[in-house]
Amino acid sequence: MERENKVSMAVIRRLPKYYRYLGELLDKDITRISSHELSNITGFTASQIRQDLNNFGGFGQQGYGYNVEELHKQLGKILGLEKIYKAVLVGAGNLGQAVANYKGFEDAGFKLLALFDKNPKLIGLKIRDIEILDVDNVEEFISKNEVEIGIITTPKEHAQSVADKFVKSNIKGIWNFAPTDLKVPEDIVVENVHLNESLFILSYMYKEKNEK
Amino acid sequence: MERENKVSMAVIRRLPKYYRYLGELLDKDITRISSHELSNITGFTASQIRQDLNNFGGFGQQGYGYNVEELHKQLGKILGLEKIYKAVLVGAGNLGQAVANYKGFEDAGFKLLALFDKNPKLIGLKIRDIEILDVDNVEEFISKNEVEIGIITTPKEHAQSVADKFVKSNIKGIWNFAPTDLKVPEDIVVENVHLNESLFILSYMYKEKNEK
DNA sequence: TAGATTGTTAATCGATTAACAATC
DNA sequence: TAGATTGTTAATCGATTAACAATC
Repeated sequence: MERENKVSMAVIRRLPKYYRYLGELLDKDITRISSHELSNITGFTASQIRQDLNNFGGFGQQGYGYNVEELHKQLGKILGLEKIYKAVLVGAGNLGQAVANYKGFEDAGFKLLALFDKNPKLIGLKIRDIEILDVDNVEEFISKNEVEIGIITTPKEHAQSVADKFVKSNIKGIWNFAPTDLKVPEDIVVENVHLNESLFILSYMYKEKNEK
Repeated sequence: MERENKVSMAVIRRLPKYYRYLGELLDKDITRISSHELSNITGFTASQIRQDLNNFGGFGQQGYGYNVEELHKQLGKILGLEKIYKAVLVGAGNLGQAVANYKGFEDAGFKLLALFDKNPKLIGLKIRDIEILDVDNVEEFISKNEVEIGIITTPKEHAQSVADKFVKSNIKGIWNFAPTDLKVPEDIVVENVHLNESLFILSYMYKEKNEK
């Protein structure tokens, strides 16, 4: 019930970039940074950076700037990176296996418990010690293990039915790689990775720059 | 030199979605559609759809709506999907192989000519009949074959140096999967697929919905 | 203290939505 | 013709940028 005034999605989508650059500064043992310096690094304006950060609190200090370590930590908290999310993946083909091998899961606090597929040739195999199970058992597995996040790397024909299973078994967040817009209840969050759209946009931009 | 007034990126990023839904309508043998019906399907407002399309010309007809086949074709043209782009990929690990297997290349008119890696265990293997070659030869290959698009699926440490090689050998578009912002001359277009940022955003949204 | 830089309000810019005349 | 729906202008909304007082 304690709704705060909502932060716009435009701001949210910049946070991971701030977090990433601050991590890099941290690695270089840089301890403080001004919004102006951050502007040079990230390409966002200093004004925008200050506005963005102030949606979440005053992390800086007048005359000094921002403490890199502190700001990095705070952004990690805001992004929810300290919490461990239990996840499963459905669709253990090429893309699914690549995603399962993805090293970035740890950084975001995601723990992949199992993969699922319907192909008998895949069932029983392991990717990084994570077993591929029969998709018929996915709902049971999710409920039993209190899985919170579902990843969809199936062909688009099966994506919606997988999403439906996720919703039924009480998953609250979906990372969707299938080139379709899932229909889910509004309390479920969906983050799409639409490779086809990304490629179309590259095609457009290429043409725009080179054929005018 | 014939610069038109530039269409905003916000519009461009909606085009692939229009294109996709129109393709689905086409499959269902639906021949005409109004901006209002398209609004129901896509979730964008009818007004926005008409505004978006009118950046590129008047494809509709008063009192009738839009011809699905015609609009689909026009959007394909706008997105540059009819042109064949020659592409290479550097970084033939898990992600690289998954991307090489990606079926969406054909739809966007991309032809993947070769993969490159520095790992001797990978060099010589084939993915979908496409050979993995030694990355030392990538510049020569690009020049010789007049490759236009480069795909980066290396770890982030190597991404910039691969991009530099691409630029040197005259590639004009880069599809970048490495979690870093590439520095390239401004006539080169870069489209990023930043999985880490996507995952962070999912984490944020999940937390926002479930821990308030 | 003087200089630097934030936090925040105000101004501007751009994108979305509404409205409606044109017209099929 | 009457009804429907576009193309387009005008109004609104939201996001970005500028400015500056507060303050470390």
